[in-house]
Amino acid sequence: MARAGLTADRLTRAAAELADEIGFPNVTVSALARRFGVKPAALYAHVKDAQDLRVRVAVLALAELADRAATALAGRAGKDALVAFADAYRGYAKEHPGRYAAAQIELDDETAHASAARRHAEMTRAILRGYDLSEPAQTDAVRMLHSTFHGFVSLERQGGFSRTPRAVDLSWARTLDALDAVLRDWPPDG
Amino acid sequence: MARAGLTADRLTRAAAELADEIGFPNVTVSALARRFGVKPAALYAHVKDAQDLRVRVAVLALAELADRAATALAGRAGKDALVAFADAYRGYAKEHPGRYAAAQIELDDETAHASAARRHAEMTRAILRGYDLSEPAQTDAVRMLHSTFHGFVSLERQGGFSRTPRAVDLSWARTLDALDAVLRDWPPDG
DNA sequence: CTAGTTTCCTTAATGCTATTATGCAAATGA
DNA sequence: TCATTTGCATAATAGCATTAAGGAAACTAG
Repeated sequence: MARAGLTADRLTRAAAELADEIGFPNVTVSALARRFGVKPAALYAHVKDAQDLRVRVAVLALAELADRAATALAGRAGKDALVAFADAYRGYAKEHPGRYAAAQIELDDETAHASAARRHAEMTRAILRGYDLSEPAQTDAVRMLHSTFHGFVSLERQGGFSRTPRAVDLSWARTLDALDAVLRDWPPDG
Repeated sequence: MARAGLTADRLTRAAAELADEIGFPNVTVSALARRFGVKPAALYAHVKDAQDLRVRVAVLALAELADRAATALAGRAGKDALVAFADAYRGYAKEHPGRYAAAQIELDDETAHASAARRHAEMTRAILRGYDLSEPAQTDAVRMLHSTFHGFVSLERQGGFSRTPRAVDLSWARTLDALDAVLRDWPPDG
């Protein structure tokens, strides 16, 4: 048999593409093997098991998302930075729904530490530099921002907003306006 | 063989308990059958298939969540209502993580219409009556509220906040303060 | 209280998935 | 060119979802 030239990286990238096409939960060892024209057992020489494969896709997605966010953030501050970061986040989730879903799985501390998760936290804090918040308000604001972005994108992706005709893009813009306003006037319990 | 007395309702309730114990994705037809001491095939007389079972758990969870939110909301207005609703939402997710996860699956329009999803939308709008918002701002605000609640609860549940020592309860309180502030002064792009 | 009917669960079978052990063939390198 | 390493296939085990067919329990009628 001619060899398929499998590597962990190629499998991971193909799994990520597959996730965007058929959904992250449907990415199975068998489906990935079919895509390469090999038997499922062949994959086990390159990845430990199905969970290892999922984690690799998650780490890839986190890195890609961090890259995109970093580019969007470059040279911006204040509300510009907030909107650019948020749009990068939402844009990635829309273009790569399977990868985005992968990025949500729980990583053990070791993997998370080695992943781009830290870059995400640093970038979110970088946004807040334009708003002059000190701890612990900064941590609270980071959590709120992350919650709002993730919640909005998740609900949009699973059709949670589709029962109302109002354009989702407009609600997104108003939501970012709201976040900007509340960050400018933090603490918010006036 | 003595009969197990299976019904769709008993299966659904048991599946919900199982979801809270072992996680929603681990609720399988086989695991549920084991819990009742019957063979997996026995369940198919009461539920159509595994997906039907998942949807039933989702509908149950949505109804329970709506009940809890309605109770919390009774007799409150303004920020009191906002906080009570949000705490009910977060409390349910913490007490019933498996049910909460179930409530996030996509329902087809027919099922969603018959479910408590509408009650949720009505209650969120009821909260906003204390803030004097008219359309389309109201829809934008509903979407932002839902996004923030869901995002925060999801991230908290999967450990997304655990790498910072700041107590999550405090960040939650500040986030609700922020939402209250921005609702009082909507539109937020001043 | 017994016979017929319905209901519920079991058995049996198929097909998909994950995973491991074993073997062969291709690539590598001395 | 021969030996070694590496990569994929084959084969086997096991779990899950699902359907078809059979038997026993519960219900119903006379």
